[in-house]
Amino acid sequence: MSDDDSAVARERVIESMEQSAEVYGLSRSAGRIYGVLYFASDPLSIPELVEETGYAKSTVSNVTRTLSRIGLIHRRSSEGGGRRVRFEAEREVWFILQDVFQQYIQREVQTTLRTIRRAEEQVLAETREQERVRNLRETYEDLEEIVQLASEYSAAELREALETYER
Amino acid sequence: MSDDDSAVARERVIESMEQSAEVYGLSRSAGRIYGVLYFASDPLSIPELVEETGYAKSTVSNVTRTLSRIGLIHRRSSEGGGRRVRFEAEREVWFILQDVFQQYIQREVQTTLRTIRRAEEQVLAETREQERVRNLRETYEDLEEIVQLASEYSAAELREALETYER
DNA sequence: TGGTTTGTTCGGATTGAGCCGAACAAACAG
DNA sequence: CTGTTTGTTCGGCTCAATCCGAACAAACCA
Repeated sequence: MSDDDSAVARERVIESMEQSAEVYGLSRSAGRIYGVLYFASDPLSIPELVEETGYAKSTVSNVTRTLSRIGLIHRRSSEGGGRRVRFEAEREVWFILQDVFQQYIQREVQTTLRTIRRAEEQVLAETREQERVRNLRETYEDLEEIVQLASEYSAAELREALETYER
Repeated sequence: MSDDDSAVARERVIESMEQSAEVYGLSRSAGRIYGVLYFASDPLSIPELVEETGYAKSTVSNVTRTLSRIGLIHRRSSEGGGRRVRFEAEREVWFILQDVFQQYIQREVQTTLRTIRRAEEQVLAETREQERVRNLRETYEDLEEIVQLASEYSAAELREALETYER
């Protein structure tokens, strides 16, 4: 429970975020930068992030841009309208996961579904191919609906919906 | 609705699978090989897949191994116990997605949760850090439960569970 | 048996992602 | 105005993934 232990523990969590970042298709640096911001008491500027993470200024600049774009961190135009930019982590992790769901999964499912539907019209009727495409479509229609609904619920709601469901 | 249209439509769907493969962390070749097998009338051997996909024999060999390992395709030891191996696609797409869920997401969530819990014990009590870690843990506990339950349901069940839920 | 087909394994070429440092632009301080 | 701090952009380096071809091993065929 010392200060040191605390720092080590924090470091472990940040490493874990580096790991998770890869799963979400982000770089390890993105995971670390998010992690540092997640635990920071105040929003940090780019030089401060350079100091904390050891990454080059250019890397921090690029990564913060991507993270801002996808909503994992927020740009805080500093007080006084100065040039200095500060970044703050979005700490509602569920929001982030919802975003990933919407921007990533949902988009992927929808474009796939469009392709499948178009293909289903063009494929020869009464063939095995038609049946295969139809099966694909049906699963993806379920999937689209699931992803749509899941992205609207909070984590607690989603959990309850699944826990209380009686088959 | 000509034979040609049908072939084009099929090609489009396969291209879409190439795309999806990347999202699941697989190579484009894996997506194409799965796609070809998905539409094939019978299980295909490696030389046949080479013919259909244009990939080198070695590539097909390696990719089929990975796809078999993660359950997207199945090795059919050919009739007569000969050397010739044939592959068949797992066409229950939902099974595949469940597998991804279990092997990928669930595993990721669980290891992260372990790290977070350990960190929560080591972090200094009554600090901002502790609160942050606790929030993280609570979200991930919901997430673990959600993923666990979701992986047990069929697509239709999952859809119904969400559709019928009243907040 | 010798030749052919099938499948795996290896080294190497190519490509893209991630990160860095340097150059630049913009704001600020004195 | 001059020097400093901050942030972005650019080219280049490194490394890992992907894929290929060649060599090899194993089964089959005539």
